[in-house]
Amino acid sequence: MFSIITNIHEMGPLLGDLSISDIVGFDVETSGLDWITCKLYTIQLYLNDNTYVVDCLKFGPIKYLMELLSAKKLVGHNIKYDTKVMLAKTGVLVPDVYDTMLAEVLCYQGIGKKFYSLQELVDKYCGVTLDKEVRKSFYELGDLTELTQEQLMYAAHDVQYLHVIRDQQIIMLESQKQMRVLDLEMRLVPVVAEMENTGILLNIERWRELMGTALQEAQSTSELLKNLIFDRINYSAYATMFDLYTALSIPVKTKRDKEALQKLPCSFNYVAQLRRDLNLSSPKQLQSVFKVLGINLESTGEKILKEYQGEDELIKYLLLYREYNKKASSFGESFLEKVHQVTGRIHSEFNQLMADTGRFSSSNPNMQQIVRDSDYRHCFIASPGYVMVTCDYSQQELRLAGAITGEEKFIEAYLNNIDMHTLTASVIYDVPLDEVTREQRQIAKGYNFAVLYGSTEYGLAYNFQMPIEHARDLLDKFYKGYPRLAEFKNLMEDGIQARKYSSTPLGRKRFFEDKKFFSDSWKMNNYFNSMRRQGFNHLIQGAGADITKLALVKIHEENPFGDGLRIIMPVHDEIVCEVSADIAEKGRDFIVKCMCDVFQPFLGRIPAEASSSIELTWSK
DNA sequence: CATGAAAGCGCC
DNA sequence: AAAGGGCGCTTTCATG
Repeated sequence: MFSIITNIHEMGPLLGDLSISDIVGFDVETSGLDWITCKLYTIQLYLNDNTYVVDCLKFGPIKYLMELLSAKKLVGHNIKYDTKVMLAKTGVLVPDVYDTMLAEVLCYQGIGKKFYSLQELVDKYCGVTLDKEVRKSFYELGDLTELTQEQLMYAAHDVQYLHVIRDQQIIMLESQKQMRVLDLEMRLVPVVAEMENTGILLNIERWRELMGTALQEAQSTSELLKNLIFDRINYSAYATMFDLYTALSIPVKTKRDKEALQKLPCSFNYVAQLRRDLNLSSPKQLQSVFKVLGINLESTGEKILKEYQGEDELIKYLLLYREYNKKASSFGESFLEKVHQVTGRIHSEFNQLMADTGRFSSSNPNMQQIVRDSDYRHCFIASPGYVMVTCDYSQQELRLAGAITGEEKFIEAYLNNIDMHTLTASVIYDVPLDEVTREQRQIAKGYNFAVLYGSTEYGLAYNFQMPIEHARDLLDKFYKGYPRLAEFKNLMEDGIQARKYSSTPLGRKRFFEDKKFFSDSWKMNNYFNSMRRQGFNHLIQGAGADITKLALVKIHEENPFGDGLRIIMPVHDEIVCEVSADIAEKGRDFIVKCMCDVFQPFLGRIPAEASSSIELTWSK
């Protein structure tokens, strides 16, 4: 049965169905994708085999309806969006949802797509082809004041298949032993919805200042660089200016320009135009510049440039230019455009399952890659009356590595407050703890991470600029010094290679393509080695993601402070919240306790630890 | 002119 | 042959 609801008196049948149904298919149609400014057209519900379309242009008590629905499990496709719309329009955050889009990603994490459309899933699970043409009419015709019968009928289609899709997905996820992960991800949806809706406040004036400085520094460094370059070119080595343009890989766009340049003899006198045309952001041109100056670079990446730093002072300024230019472009005007016109806040997107490891990704803007420079981070400020509470796990992944592998030396170190990087240094350099030098500790820190990432001796030699024999020797000592870790890592990787998936302690899976045929043996080796690296890394990184997500859910669900505590964002092993200033310490203690409480069960004897700060701004 | 890949680099 | 895991953003460059 299909019915349209335009006023409260038409709700009778719906109320009847609600009294006997716990699970409701749910979808909304709006005028656009911005959940804050969009107009809500319809709410579609599917329950007890009946479809209801609420015409929100006519129906008044939407908040009342949402309160009724808050007692149910709402099933939707990308339901984070619908959740945000309802939160923004009614203030009601539906607490219990199931998202068919996210669940599908979980089923095929690593080998599947990042997004599945509803059409795809309806086709796959129900064998039905959905027509999506009418949907466009909702947001392509501008501001609608009345909905046509066709539009209302269309809106009804989407919600009818959600139950079936969910049932099938649950069968799959049960067989994969991912039910705890499914539960976690679904409980996380309202948390993320609320977080995105909350957004974060930016100190725009200060940001503008930093922007200006970066722009200026980029400009002056660019001039300096060009001086250095064009003072040193041997102009007599080229017949015409065109030859020099070619040598520098500077594109000459038009035929006219080309002919003009070919007529000009090569000379410093004509350098003005050349200066303007040289693009320091072009790797291709830069590489040619160095070649002309007598330095052959494999690439112009930072790693290579640092290798050649001693050979030319140009490189020092180029690296500086890159730094300033990065700040000016990525953290300049474009960032300010992300400030929402209506709320005045930045509402980044946080995607729960974009990363194959289960980590969050962030975009529009990416809050997880803001420069770790206090000047910039201090631009993100707490709302009036609030303080910013920044909490991060101390060595989340290293602790997990110790606990998961059961490496006794890790455990002892954490129990006795011994710095892990110093310990590793003492292990690989075979010196007592109190004789470890700063350099040794620095290298050891790299080794600790390198092992989690599955680095080879080649990679280590390359990254630390040391002979391969040395790198191999240190790696040998690492594994000899941490025998349990070495043994367990190998064992886990064998299992991953055999099963073609890896699993975190919570049960989160990352699947790998099951290739059986290879054209040659190095391709086969590459495939297996890569799978072992990614798989072991998933085990650790994914476990870290599980824990941060568990903490977010716990903070949200057990929050005793109401609007006095708002989650702002996760940054992998860090959680940033706004807390009402009068309960700052209590709020901080609560957050830290939640974080440690969810971490400890995964750590055995290793203690969970999180550090925190209370400031008016984001800090680190 | 549009689109997508690659380079480079920011973060954990 | 490549040479440490996971991302997103900006710019350049090649292709259609």
